Amino acid sequence: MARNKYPEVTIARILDVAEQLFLEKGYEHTTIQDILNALGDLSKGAIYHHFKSKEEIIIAVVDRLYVSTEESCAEIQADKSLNGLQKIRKLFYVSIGNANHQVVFETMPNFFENPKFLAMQLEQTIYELAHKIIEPILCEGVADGSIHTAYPKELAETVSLLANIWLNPMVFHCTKQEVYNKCMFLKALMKSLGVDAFDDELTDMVERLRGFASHDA
Amino acid sequence: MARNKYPEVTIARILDVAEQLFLEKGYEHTTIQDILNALGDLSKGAIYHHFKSKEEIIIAVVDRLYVSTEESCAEIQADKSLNGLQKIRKLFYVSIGNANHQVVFETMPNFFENPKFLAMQLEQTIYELAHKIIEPILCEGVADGSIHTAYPKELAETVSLLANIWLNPMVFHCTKQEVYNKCMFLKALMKSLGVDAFDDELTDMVERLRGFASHDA
DNA sequence: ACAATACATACCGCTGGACGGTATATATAA
DNA sequence: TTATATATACCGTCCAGCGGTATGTATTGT
Repeated sequence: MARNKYPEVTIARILDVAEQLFLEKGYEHTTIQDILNALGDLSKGAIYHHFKSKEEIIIAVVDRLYVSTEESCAEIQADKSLNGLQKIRKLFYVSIGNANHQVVFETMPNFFENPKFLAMQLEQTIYELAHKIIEPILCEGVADGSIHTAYPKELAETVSLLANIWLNPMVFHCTKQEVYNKCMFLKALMKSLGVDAFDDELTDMVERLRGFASHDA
Repeated sequence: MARNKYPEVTIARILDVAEQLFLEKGYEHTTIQDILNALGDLSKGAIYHHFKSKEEIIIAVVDRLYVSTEESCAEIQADKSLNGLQKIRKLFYVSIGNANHQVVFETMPNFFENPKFLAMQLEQTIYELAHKIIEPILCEGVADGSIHTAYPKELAETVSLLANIWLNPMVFHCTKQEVYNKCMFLKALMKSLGVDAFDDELTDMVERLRGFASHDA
């Protein structure tokens, strides 16, 4: 094989394979050769034609992983029929829903053995999610009266950190019961900080994930 | 030079040099050769006699970094003259105090370029600090009536995460004003979650770090 | 036609780590 | 005390494998 008419396909294949290997073995313990072997029919030159470095590959992988999330976030943010609080609710709804039928999360034994991924996730959480998505929504909620806080920035960072890292089973493994407890704690925390995000619908969903149906205290 | 009578000295030298280099250039970008050069008079074999791998060096470095912290934590935990809430206060006092005359923190440009360190810090925060130190203290506080929460475990993890990672200038660079805002937010958060940790003394200290003196709302 | 692209191949400097050897310290016994 | 045995603290060297590069070649678009 020499030249391909559709290089995007090749790029996508490289990213697919790299993603799987990075998640399986960790970024540090995955070699370029591993990627080549898994691809089967490509050469080193091919990879280094499309990516300047190994680091650039993981950046592309992570970017791709977050594209769908960012899109749905942007969609919610732009929805003019919702006030600030309702947007936060919807974000939680999507987020908690996703978290539990995560496909990847079975393949990865421990995120702490993949420090690069963890660091990038943490960075994204604060500088992309918190500052660019959550904080504006919180400010909107303060303006429209649906949310009450004197610290929108700090609250945005805290909520993002808790929801995206602490509650993330890929980072901190936990049982259904533990996830449930975390959610209930988060519900109380949010409410006491002026964001009544967990309405009945969202609470019901959390209960259902736990395996129960009703919503008692 | 052949055999040294006091190998602890050699080990300490290796860890000193490694710590500085890891913090300066990051774990991944520090080579064994860098460590050897900085030491000047040791060989690769010497290092691999004391440590099985490069990874084992950083583990030892981090362990050593946390020894003093753990000791002071254990001391506070064992102090029978304090109730649960008072112990939490004291921990905050020490923690926030330390955070600001951190020597290392100037040398390190960005913790995100040192993913290994970051991951280890995060792991320590949850599994050592939160579970082994904070949670027992919170439970103690609940028992003696000085703290009110239905979720000691989740609260412990959250507080530890916020204080040790989010508030840590080595992880998230911020101005004095931003640190101040974070502290004030944390004060409100803790209080609304049943832990009135920031008394006047602690609040004063935070104000002082900001460069102010009085304690107004 | 020919320039640009998409690869393949061969190679490089360096890395973490393995290994065999040696000098010194320490415990034991004579 | 001294002799012996063994454990420890290092040194010097070597190597497979790593990320990355330079260059060659086939295919495509214009």
